[in-house]
Amino acid sequence: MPISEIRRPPVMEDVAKLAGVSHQTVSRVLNAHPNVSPLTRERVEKAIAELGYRRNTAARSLVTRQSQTIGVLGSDMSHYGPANTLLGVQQAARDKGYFVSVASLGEVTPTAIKDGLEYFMMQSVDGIVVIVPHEAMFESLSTISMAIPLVAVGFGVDERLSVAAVNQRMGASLAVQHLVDLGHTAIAHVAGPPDWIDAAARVDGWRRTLAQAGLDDSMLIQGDWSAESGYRAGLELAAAGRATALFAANDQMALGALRAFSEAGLRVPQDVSLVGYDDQPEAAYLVPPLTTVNQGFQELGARCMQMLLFDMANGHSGASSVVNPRLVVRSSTAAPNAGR
Amino acid sequence: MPISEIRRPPVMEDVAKLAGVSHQTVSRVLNAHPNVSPLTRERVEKAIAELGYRRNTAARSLVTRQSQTIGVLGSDMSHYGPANTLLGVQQAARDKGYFVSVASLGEVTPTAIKDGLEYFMMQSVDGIVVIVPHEAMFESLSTISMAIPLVAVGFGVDERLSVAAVNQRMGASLAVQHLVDLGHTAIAHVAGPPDWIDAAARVDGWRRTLAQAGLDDSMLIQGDWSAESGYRAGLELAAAGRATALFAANDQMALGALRAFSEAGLRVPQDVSLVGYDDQPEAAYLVPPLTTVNQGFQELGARCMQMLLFDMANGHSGASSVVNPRLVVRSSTAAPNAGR
DNA sequence: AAGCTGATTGTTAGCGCTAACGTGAGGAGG
DNA sequence: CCTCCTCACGTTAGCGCTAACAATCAGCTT
Repeated sequence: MPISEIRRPPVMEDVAKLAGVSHQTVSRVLNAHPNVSPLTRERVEKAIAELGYRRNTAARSLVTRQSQTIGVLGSDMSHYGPANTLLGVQQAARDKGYFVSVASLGEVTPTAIKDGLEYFMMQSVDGIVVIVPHEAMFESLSTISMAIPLVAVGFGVDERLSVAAVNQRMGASLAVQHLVDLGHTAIAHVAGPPDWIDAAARVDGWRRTLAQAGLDDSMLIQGDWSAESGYRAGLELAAAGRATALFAANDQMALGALRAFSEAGLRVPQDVSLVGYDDQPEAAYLVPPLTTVNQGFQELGARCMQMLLFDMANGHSGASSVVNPRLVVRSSTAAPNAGR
Repeated sequence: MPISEIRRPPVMEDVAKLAGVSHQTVSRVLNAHPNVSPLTRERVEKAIAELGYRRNTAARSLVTRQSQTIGVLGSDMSHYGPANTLLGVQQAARDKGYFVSVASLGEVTPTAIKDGLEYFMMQSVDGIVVIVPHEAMFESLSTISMAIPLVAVGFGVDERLSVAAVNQRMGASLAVQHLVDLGHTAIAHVAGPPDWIDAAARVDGWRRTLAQAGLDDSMLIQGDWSAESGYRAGLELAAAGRATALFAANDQMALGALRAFSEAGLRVPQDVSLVGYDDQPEAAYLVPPLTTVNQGFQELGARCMQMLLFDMANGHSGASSVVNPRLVVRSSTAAPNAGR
C-alpha cells in the first residue's frame, strides 16, 4: 500500500533512502566525519540537494545539548551605544556560525534580569552576551551563579565576570585633556544617568584629569543622555556664565547644549568649547562640527564574541578585553576667548 | 546502589519523582491542562520550584513542531527607522510570549535573503518578520514560496504579502502640503537611496503633492540617508539659490542641510524652510528645532506581530495594516521671505 | 447490584537526531 | 591459510518532551 503523500519537510531517513544508505551515514556526511567514502558522500549530498533537506535543529540540540545560538540580553537598545554594540555582536556571532537570540529588558531590575537569563537557559543557548551597562546589572550578575558562559559588554573590569569594554575613563581623559591643553580652566561636564557604568566612568575620567591639572571639578550637571537634558544643562551653564568649556557625556546632550548656547547668544567655539562623546555620524555635521570621542563598537562586538567562544571552549576565564577610544578633533573646540 | 550525583539540569522525570506523580502529570501542569486536581497541581508546582526545573525547549519543539520563536530578518539596523521597528517588534513578540531570533543581512541580495530565510527554517521558527525596506527584497520574497507565515514591515501594499507599513506617501504629503500652505512655491527634496521602498514612496508623495498644487517638481536631489549627503544637497541647493524650502527624506539629511545652509549664509526658516522625516528625539533640539514627520514605530511593531499571529493561526492572509504618520510642526518652517 | 459516566492519573510511542557499538569486507602479518 | 586490524558502513538506544490511549476510581443511574 502506498504511503500517504503528506507534505512534510524531509527528514534524514528520506535522504538516506534516496541515497541508498543508512540515516547515520547521512548524519556523518552532515557532520563531516572522516570515515565516509567520497563516492557515498557525493551521493548523499546530491540527495540532500534534491530533497532540499535541512537538519532539524531541535532534534540536534536535544541530543548534543548545544543549540548553536547565543543569547544577547540587552536594555536601552534605543541608545546609540548599546544598539551599535548589539550590531557588532550580531555580526561577529554570525561570522562564527552562531544564531543570535535577543531579549530586551523593559526595566533594569534584578527580577527582570533573572527572567531574561532564565529565558536563555530555557532555550539552552550556548553562551550569553549581556549588554546592560547599569550598575544594577553588575550586582545582579555576580549573585546569579551561571552554568552558561557569559560575557558582559561595557562593564568595568571585574574578575568575577568576563568583560569586554571600552576604556571610558581614558576616553573622558582624552576629551578633557584636549580642553586643558587648549588653555581652558573652567570645564563643566554634563553626565549621563548615574546608574550607567559608562556614565560614571566618564565622570570619573573628567574629575581625575581636572585634578591632575589642578582645576576645579565643581561644575557637574546631571543629564540623562537625551538632547533635552543637554539643552537644560546648557541653559544652566550659560546663565551661570562661568564655564568656558563643556564636556558632554554623549553627542546628543552636546547637541542639546549647542542649541542652548545658541539661544543664550554664546558662540561655539569662540565663547565656549564643546566636546561630545560617541562620534555618531551626525556629529561631523552639527554647526559647528563636534569634537568628540570615537568608540569602536564593531570591534567591541567582535572581541566580545571572541571571549565568549574562548570561555565556551575552556570554561569561565574572568578575562577582560579593553578597547581604547580615540579623540576626534573638529571645530567645536578652540582656545578660550579666541573670539574676543 | 546510589545513583551518581552528576550535576545536570533536572528533567521532568525528576520533578515527577519528587512530587510522587508521573512525568505526564507534570507536563499537564506545565501546559495548564484542565483535568489536574488542585492538590496535585500544587505539589507539582512546589517540586518544580524546589528543583529549579526548566522545561527543555529543544525537546518540546521537537515534538510540538513549534519553537515559540519568531525570526526577524533585518538589514541596515544602524538606521533609525529599521532599528526602532525592530525594537517595536521585539517588544510585541515578548508580550505575546515569543522568543525573538534576529538575523542581519550584510547585503541585500536574493542569495543573502534566501540564506537568511533558510537560517530561520532550520531553527523552525513559527513565524518570520522581515524588516528589509528594499525593492530587491520585495521581489525576492514573492518568488520564494514560504511554508512559514511571514509579515513584511514597511513595504508597499501587495496582496501576495502580509504587510505592516507606515503610509509614507501620506507622510510626505503632510510635509509638502505644510510648505505649500505656508506659501512656498519652490520646494526641493533630498531623497533617500532609490532602492529603499520608503524613500521612493516619499519622493512619490512629494511629487504628487507638488503636482496637485501646480508646482514644479524638478528639484530632486539624490541622498543616501546620511547627514553628509544632506550636507552636499544643501550646498548644491544654496548655490542654485532657487529653492525656498527643502523637504528632506529623513532628519539626518535635514541636519546636514542645516549645516550647509548655515555655511552658505542662509537662515532657516527666514531664507529657507526645512522639513525632516522620522522625528528622531534630537530633531526638537536642532537650531532651529526641526519640523518633521513622526512615524509610530512601536505601534508598527505591535501591528506587525498582531498580523503575524493572525497568519499563524489562520494561514496566510495577505492582509495589510497601515499606520498613519503625523506632522510635527516646529520652527524650521515659515512663510517664504519672512525675514526680508 | 451491575453498569455507565466523567474526572484524574499512568503508560506507551514516537518527534529527528547523534553517539556508541556491531558487522562484514579487505589487507597486513605470521 | 588464519588471525588481527582497519575502514566503511549499519543498528540500536536514547536525548526530554507531548499526544494518544489505557486504567482507575468515585459517584450516579437503572
